[in-house]
Amino acid sequence: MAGKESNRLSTPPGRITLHDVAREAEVSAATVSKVLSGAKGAIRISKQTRERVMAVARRMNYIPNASAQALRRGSLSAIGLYFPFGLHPWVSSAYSQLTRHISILLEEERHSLVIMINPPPRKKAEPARFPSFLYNQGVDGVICVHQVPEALLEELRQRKMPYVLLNCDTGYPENCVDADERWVMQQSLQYVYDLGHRRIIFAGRSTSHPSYDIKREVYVEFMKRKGLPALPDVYEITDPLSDERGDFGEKIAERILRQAERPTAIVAYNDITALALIHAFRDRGISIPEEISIVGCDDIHESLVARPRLTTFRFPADRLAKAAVEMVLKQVRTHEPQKSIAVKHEFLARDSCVQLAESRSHRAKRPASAGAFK
Amino acid sequence: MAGKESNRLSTPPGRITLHDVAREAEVSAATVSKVLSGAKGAIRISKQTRERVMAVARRMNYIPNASAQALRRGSLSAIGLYFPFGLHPWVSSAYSQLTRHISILLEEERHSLVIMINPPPRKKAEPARFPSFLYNQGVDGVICVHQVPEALLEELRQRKMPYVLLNCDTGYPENCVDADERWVMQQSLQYVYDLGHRRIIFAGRSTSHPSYDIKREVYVEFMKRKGLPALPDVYEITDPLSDERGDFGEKIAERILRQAERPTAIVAYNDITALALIHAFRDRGISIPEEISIVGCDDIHESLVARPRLTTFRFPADRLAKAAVEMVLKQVRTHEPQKSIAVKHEFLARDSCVQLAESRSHRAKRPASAGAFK
DNA sequence: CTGAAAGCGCTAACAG
DNA sequence: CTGTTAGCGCTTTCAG
Repeated sequence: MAGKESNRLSTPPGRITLHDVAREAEVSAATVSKVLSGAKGAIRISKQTRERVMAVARRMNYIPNASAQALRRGSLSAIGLYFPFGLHPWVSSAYSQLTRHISILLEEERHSLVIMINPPPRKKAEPARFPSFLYNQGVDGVICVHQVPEALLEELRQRKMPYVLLNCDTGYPENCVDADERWVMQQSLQYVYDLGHRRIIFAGRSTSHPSYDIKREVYVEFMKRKGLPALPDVYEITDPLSDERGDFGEKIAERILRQAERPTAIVAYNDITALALIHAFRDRGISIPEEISIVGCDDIHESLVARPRLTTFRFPADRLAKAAVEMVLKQVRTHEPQKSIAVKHEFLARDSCVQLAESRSHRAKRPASAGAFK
Repeated sequence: MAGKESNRLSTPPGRITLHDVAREAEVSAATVSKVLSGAKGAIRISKQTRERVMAVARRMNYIPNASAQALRRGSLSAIGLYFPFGLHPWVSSAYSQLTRHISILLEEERHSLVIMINPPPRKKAEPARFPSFLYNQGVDGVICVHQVPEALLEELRQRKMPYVLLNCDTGYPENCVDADERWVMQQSLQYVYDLGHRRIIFAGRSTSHPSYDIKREVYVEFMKRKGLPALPDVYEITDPLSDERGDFGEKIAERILRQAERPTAIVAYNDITALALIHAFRDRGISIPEEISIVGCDDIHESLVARPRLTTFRFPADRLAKAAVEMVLKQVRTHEPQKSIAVKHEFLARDSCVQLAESRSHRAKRPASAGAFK
């Protein structure tokens, strides 16, 4: 109705362009361009005109048009960050840290960050829909987080789109940046082993993420190497429904307690599992860490708030982000695949593990008669 | 070295353009354009050529160049999502949900989502740096989350950039989408009141977010209205260091226990506070909910895993996202400010609150002699 | 040191 | 129904 809009969709009418600045500063558009975005050393513009142009541009509140620049330069200076659709809420903390770091690093490289969360399938059996960037060339490269459908990877490769797989644990030798899951699991096991624990169990929900299988594998290897039993019946619990009821901690705890001999140490798949187990054991009158030591992984915020404060490993979001950003930008520049990188967690010794003292292990063999209660 | 690169920065050499498709399909570029992106009803292209063009485009793996489209159309079809720099980790869960919903909704509107996390100040006293979108016109509108610097708001307005303030609780009558903090606080208080509780306390870290003050205010009003004491000394604890030590729960718990008369119900500022308090009380031998009922807010994942399961309110990320996306797109279309909207949380009755029974309130007045211990 | 000119890839009048 | 034409705003030779 009350519109003096032109046929252009929604461009604000009085947008200032390069030419407006040029006219005002009484130079040509080319000069303005050189002043404003010419390579630092290579521009041959007199100090005098440069300063005049800059002053005028600032005064007129000039903002270059990103699309025009991108069209001309052949590069958008934008990187996509791809997330699969159905991420578990408890990984979101790690991934928002990752996103924050990536965003800040890209900003420093004068790139923007386009978030692409895979849309949910509209109907069952519909071929997976991918984010539309694939269909309109809107980014220079993509960082794919957590898990990436084979079909998408196929597309990326076919389109020669630079990409990095971040925390996907695929094991591919190229273009991957991962936390070193083998290392962190190995460290966790060695830590409780050195504390004197021998009945050690690996506990967690099985997830569809490869890190779960990697950790399980390291656990089995470790126990075999030390000549200890691997307690194979306990370490895998899969029940999506219990997520909604919030009782998967109880489920795992019960399966652990059903063992003939109770373990003295638990290496949990992640902090959420560890915390849920601490709650569940406490409800059952089992004190942590006195009776069972627990190690978590990733250091979510609650791990510091819970009691006992959870011994765990810090998720190296900062270094993962740095490596991923460098890798994708390198690829954008060179169009050559990059060698995969693994980044180590950082150990945080807190209160959920104790030395397995001689006295305690003896006491455990005595009949339960020391206490005041039945 | 081994480069047959042109002077363009990083454009993949053999990119397929509209003209390639046109040549191959033996039509003009305009026709291809109309077929591929013409408004559904308004295109006058014979079914025959349309199908031929589409087939060729698919076969050649044609992807339109987003920058060229944007330049021509005058709109990038991108929305920015702005986050301030120093967000507390525990809000990140709520905000990653928000981001996920916003991303999916925008995808449906064929818009992309550019994330802009304010970079940290490089030096003290440096004038705030804002994300570069402001300086290159890279988005059609911005959704600002949590908190927005006055100077940025100024810029946005001056540049006539459509914007929405999401969960900033500024109280502005226009362009805001917020959770209804007054409502959720009122509901929490009324809930424990109806359960018979009279000694009710509001506990939380004070934060720089306005929602804290809003909640405190509602608390004071509520207590005054009911003729109850507002326990003013307890509800505000500020100590950034205790975040790092993870002991702010203990701090608040101790201040609560220092009261002459212990409260029977706590309305916590958020779930993290509530959970930290539950842990701290338990360490001090106070059972929850039997001795103290607690209500949280926002329903983070751990609230369901902790014991007792926390009674709380679900953060309405989905509806907030929907409202914000609609509001910003409406503004992009009309360039007219929109009326602010408040969205309600959803109550989740779980196990952390109990009816204050007559018997219990009597027992509390008797000398502590019923138990078996000192 | 500065300006004229060409054109990135696409879309939307307009003419046929 | 289809093609021709004219730019969107910017950068980059290339001449002067």
